[in-house]
Amino acid sequence: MIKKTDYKKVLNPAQLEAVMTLDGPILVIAGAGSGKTRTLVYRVARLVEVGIPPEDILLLTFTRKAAREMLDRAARLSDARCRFVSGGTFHSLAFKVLRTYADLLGFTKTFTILDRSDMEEIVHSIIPELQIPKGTARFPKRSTLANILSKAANIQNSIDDLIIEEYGQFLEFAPWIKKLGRLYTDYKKTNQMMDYDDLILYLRKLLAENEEVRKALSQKYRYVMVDEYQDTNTIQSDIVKWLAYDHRNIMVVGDDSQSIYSFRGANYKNMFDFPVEFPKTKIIKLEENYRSIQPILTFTNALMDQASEKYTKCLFTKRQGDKLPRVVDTRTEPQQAEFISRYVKEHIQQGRPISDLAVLFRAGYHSFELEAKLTREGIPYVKYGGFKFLESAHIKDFLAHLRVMVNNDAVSWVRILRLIENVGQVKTHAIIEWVRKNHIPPERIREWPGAGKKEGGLKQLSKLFTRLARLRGTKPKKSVEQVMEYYLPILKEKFDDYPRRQKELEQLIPMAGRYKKLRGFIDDLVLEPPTSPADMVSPRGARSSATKTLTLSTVHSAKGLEWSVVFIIWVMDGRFPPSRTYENPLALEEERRLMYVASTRAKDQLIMCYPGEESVPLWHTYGEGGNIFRNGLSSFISDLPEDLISFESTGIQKRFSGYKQASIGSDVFRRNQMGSSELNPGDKVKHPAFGPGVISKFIADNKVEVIFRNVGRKLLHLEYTTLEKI
DNA sequence: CATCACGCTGTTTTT
DNA sequence: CAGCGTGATG
Repeated sequence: MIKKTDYKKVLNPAQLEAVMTLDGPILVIAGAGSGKTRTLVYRVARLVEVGIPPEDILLLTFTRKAAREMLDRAARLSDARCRFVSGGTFHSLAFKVLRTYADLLGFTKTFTILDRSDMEEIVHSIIPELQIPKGTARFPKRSTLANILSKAANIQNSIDDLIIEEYGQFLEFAPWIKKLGRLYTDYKKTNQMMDYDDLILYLRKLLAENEEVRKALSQKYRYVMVDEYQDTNTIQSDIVKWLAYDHRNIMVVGDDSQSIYSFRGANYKNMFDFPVEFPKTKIIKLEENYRSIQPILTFTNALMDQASEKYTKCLFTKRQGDKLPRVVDTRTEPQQAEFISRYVKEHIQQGRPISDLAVLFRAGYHSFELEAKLTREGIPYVKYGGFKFLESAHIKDFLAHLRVMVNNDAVSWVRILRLIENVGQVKTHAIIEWVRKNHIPPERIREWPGAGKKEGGLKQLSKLFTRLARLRGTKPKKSVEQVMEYYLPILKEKFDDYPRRQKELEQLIPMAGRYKKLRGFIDDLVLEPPTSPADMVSPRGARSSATKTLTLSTVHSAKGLEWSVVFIIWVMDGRFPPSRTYENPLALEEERRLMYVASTRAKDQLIMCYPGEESVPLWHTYGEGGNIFRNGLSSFISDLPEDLISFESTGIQKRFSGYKQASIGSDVFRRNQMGSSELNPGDKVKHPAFGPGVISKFIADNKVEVIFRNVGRKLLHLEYTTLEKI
C-alpha cells in the first residue's frame, strides 16, 4: 500500500530539509528528543517514494532492533516496500559481507564468530602459554585482558599505549599482555575465528584494499544512512567513508553531546571530521525538542555549553512547564533510597501510574541499595541492563552443544565436557586433543580410550550427538529440543535457581522455529542477541507483573526510552582507575555527556540525587553497605547558574572530616576493595584493589598506626584506622 | 585427577 | 556477589 505523504504537514522545516535532500553528503545534528527517528523514517519513505529500490538503501543503526522498528514505521506510514531496505548494525553488515568474501582474507566462508565470553575463554586458555612465573600477583583476569585487547583493537592503539593511558596498574605486565595478544590472534587465524572487533576490522580491510569489493558494495548500496553516528569508532567511520566513496550519497545522524560509548572506542569527533572527509556536506541541525519542558532543556543546554568541543546547538520546545530540575543532596545511599521510595509512594497515592518513573544509574551495581529498599517497601520494579540473556552460563552451555554440530570448535567442547561428572580440566583437554588428532565426529566421543566407568556421562553425550547427527540438515527446532532433553538434568544439578533458567532456555525453541538452518540460528544469536525488555530483566528482584513498574536502568540501556519523571542517581565513587577521576579533564567531559544523555530522557521532571560535598579530600566511607564517594558534588553541576536548578538538602550531618581516611567498617571493608589504593591525595594508583594485602602493605610501608578489631576466625577485619591528620 | 570448601579479589557501559 | 585460585580430601 502506498500512501501519499504531505511532508510539510508532518515535519518541521529542519526535518523537512533532511528528508527532502536525497543526494550528496548530509550531516544531521539531532539534539535529544528532536524527532531524529522520525526524520530517518520519513527519509527512507521518501527515497522509496521517488523510486529507489529499497534494497539499494542501507540503514546502519545502533542495534538491529532499531533498524527493524524504523523500517516497520516507514512501511506503515507510506510504502510496504520499505521493509526490504537493508538495515542492521555495522557488525551484521560486516558479517554478511565477510561470509561472501572470506576467501579474500584467507578465511573459509564458514568461519566462527566469537562473542565476548568465547573470547574470554580463549584468552584464558592461552594464559598458561605465557609461562608467567609462579607467585606473580595481580595478573589481570580474563575479562580485563579481553577488555584490553578489544579496546586496543577498537581504538587502533598499541597495547603499550593503552596500558599506559588506561591500565596503569598493569604496566609491569605489558610484555605478557602483548604476547597474549599475538597468541590470541594466531589462535583465531588457525581456528578460523573472528571476534566482534575482527568483523569490522576485516570489513574495513576488504574495502580499503580491494577495489572490486568496494565497487560491488557501493553499487549495491547507493544510498547510505547511519544513525547514532557519534557512537561510531574510527574503524566504523572509515567503513562509512569507503561505502560512500563512489556515490557520496551518505547521510549520518547523531548528536555529539550524546556520545556514550567511548569505553569501546566510540569517537564523537567523527561528527566533526565528517564534513572534512566529505567536502560540501550539508549540515542540518534539529533543535526543537518534543519531549521535555523548557527548564530541563535550559539546564541541559547550560550543561553542554561547558563542553570543550561541540556543535553549538540550542534545544528549545513549545511544551509548557515551569518546574525546575531538582538536585537532592543526600549523604548516603540509604538516604537516596529512602528519598526515592518516599517519592514513589506519594506518586502512587496521587493515583498516577508508577510506570511514569525511571531511575537512571551510570552503572548497574549502583542500584543495589535502592533495589533492596524497594523490595522491602513492596514497590514493584523492573531493572533493565545488566547481563544479557545470551551471556548467562546456562544459555552458553546449551548453545555449545549445538555449536559443536555446526563447527567443531574447542571452545564449545570445553564447555560441554566440563559439564560431565568426573571430567575436569585435564580430561577435557585430553579428549579434545584426541578428537582433533583422530578427526573424531562428536557422536563417537564415547570411544575415548581414557573413559572408565566413572565417565559414564560420555555415553549420554554420544547418544545426544548421534541423535543430532541424524537431524543434520533438518530444521534446527528439533535439535534444540534434543539438547533440551539432555541438558535439563544437568541444569537442575548445576543451578539452584533452575526454574528461571529453564524458562529462559525454553524461549529458544520458538526462536529456533523461525530458522531453516542451524548455522543461521546460531550466527544470529551471536550477532543479534534478543534484546527485548523481557529478555533483559535481571533476575534480581524482577517482577513479572510488568504493568506497574518503576524502571531502573543504566544510562546506556535507557537510550530511546521516555518517562515523565526521571531520577538520576549520580554516584561519584572512587572505583575507577585514575583516568576516570576528576583530576582528568577528559573524564570530566565524558561524565558531562553522560549526565546530558541521562537528563534529556526526562519529560516533565528531573530529579538528581547524589551524595553531597564533603570536606574529606581523599575518600571516606559511609555506614553499612555504603560506597566510597569521591568528592561529592560534581563540579559541572555546582558551576551552573543557580536559577537553572533547585538545590535541596536532606540535611544530614557530616560524619567524617579533617581526616585523610576516616573509618572502614567491616562490611564496607569487604565491599570496597577498589579505588584509590595509595592513600595520598594526587598519587597514582598502583594497585587496582584496595584489599587487606594492600592495606597491610601500606601500613607496613608507612608505619601508620592502625587499630584492628573483630579479628575473627575467618578474616582479619580492619574496622578502624586513623591516619595522620591533614 | 576431580571436587569441595574457603578465602580473596575486582566489580560499567556492549556490538 | 560471583568467579578465581588454592589446598585439602577422596
